[in-house]
Amino acid sequence: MATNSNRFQAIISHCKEYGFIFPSSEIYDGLGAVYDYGQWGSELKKNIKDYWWKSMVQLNENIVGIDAAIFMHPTTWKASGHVDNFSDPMIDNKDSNKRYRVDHLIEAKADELEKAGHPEQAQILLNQMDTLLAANDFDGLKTLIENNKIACAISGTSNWTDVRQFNLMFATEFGAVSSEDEDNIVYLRPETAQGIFVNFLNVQKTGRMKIPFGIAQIGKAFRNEIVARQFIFRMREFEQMEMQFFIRPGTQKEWYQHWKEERMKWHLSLGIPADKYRFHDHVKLAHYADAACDIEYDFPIGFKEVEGIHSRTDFDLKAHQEWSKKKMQYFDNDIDPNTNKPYGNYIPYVIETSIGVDRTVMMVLSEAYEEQDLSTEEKKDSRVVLKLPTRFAPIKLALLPLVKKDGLPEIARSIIDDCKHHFRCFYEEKDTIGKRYRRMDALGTPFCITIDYQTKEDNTVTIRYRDTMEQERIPITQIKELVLKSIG
RNA sequence: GCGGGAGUAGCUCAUUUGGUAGAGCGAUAGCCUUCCAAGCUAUAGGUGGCGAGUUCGAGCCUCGUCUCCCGCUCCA
Repeated sequence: MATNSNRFQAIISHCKEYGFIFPSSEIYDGLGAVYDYGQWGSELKKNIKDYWWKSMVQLNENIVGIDAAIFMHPTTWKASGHVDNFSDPMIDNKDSNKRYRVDHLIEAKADELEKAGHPEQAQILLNQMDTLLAANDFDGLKTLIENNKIACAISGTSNWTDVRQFNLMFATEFGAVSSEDEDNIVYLRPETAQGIFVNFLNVQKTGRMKIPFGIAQIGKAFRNEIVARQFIFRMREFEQMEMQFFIRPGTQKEWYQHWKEERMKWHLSLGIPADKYRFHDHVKLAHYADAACDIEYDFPIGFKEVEGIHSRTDFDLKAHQEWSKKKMQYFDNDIDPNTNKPYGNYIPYVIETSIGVDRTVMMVLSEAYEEQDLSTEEKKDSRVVLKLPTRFAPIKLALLPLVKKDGLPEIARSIIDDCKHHFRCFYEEKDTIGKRYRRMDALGTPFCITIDYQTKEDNTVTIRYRDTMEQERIPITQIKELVLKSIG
């Protein structure tokens, strides 16, 4: 068995080799941290999204789905905090390679000065910093750092790079006319959540939704990551499946716990063993959260976050209420047992579950990928098999006539005609039967049907199972049901 | 972004101290008709990641650049 690092490499190669995932614009040398899903990867990804949508939206009466636009009014991102929190000037120390926020670095120096008994100097420094920050004078900030001999805590040197601004949001111009006017700037959304918050009133009112209820969404988000790597784990363009669950203030602890458990159940329903998962509770919380945790999966590159569960309080709705001047209130008619009166108006609290689609694809692939040594004393043999759950497999059923004549292909085609409205089938008559089985293993096809001469006599075929490689003879009439049952 | 490693056919790799690029597998077409990859024949595929430089001559030496992988950080 390959080492973990090799295993990760092998999975990446396999994805490219078998039409799952390609680097974007590869003929032009690719585009950093952007990937395209190929013919089988897109099927796999779609199956995963469908399963999530079904378990979150279809099976929960009090959760509805929306599909918000990627472009949003620029003020959205001021309200959400993304403009302020994602655009701090940064500077790197060339010796330690540590990156600092410029304001943190200078504030630390000011603290130092104050403790050393020079509060006036500290105040002058901070004032200078504020002036320069307000003017976006990056050269001036660097000069300020150098003049005050601010050193890196790790290397102890003052060997700094230029000050640079990293805004994680992609900006583009809105409307056909190019202009310097900032009003024309829109961002590609850095998260899908805000599309739900700005539609809270629309959905709640038109859907006559009663708290507690959820709004779910699957969609693309974009972050101009400085460090974007590890295959599809951290991409600049990625897809999220998220649900915002609106609740009565004060109940967030129970609901947070509820969704932690529900989401873990979902993960276990994928057939992935519990010891491949763990919760990681956040100690340092984001600006919007009062509790947060990740569900981490044991990837070949180690335990990494797949899904985040956040108790977002009323941060987002309140912020939108302030910026938009629209009341983000809900009137709760339920009776509060303490007062015997309705709970009345309030801004709901929110529990968010947000899972990365691409990370889930990578998780499912990591779990499914297996290299097997099938060697016997007579000959060496091996196979690569993707043990995907049937519901995720891009192809559910392969039809393989043993020979491509004597009417066997026609029988295979007629079986496909019967099944193709229900699930994806694949026809193959080229090469020996063993070779065809192995190709299907590599794509994760759970069932292969072989049509032979006996089929013409008694309408039975050989079904061969991907995981066990076992074969048995079944009537043609049972094929469709067998596959549908496995999809579940 | 910084440090380390890598880049030759779709894949895995060769090419003696610089002398005009080769194999296996795979692919395609045909033959064979075989129930777990390797039976036969033919065909197609590379301006050696890209761009400069040194040289009579560069896959090989030098520089730059791009991409990927590993480590640091953050997140879905």
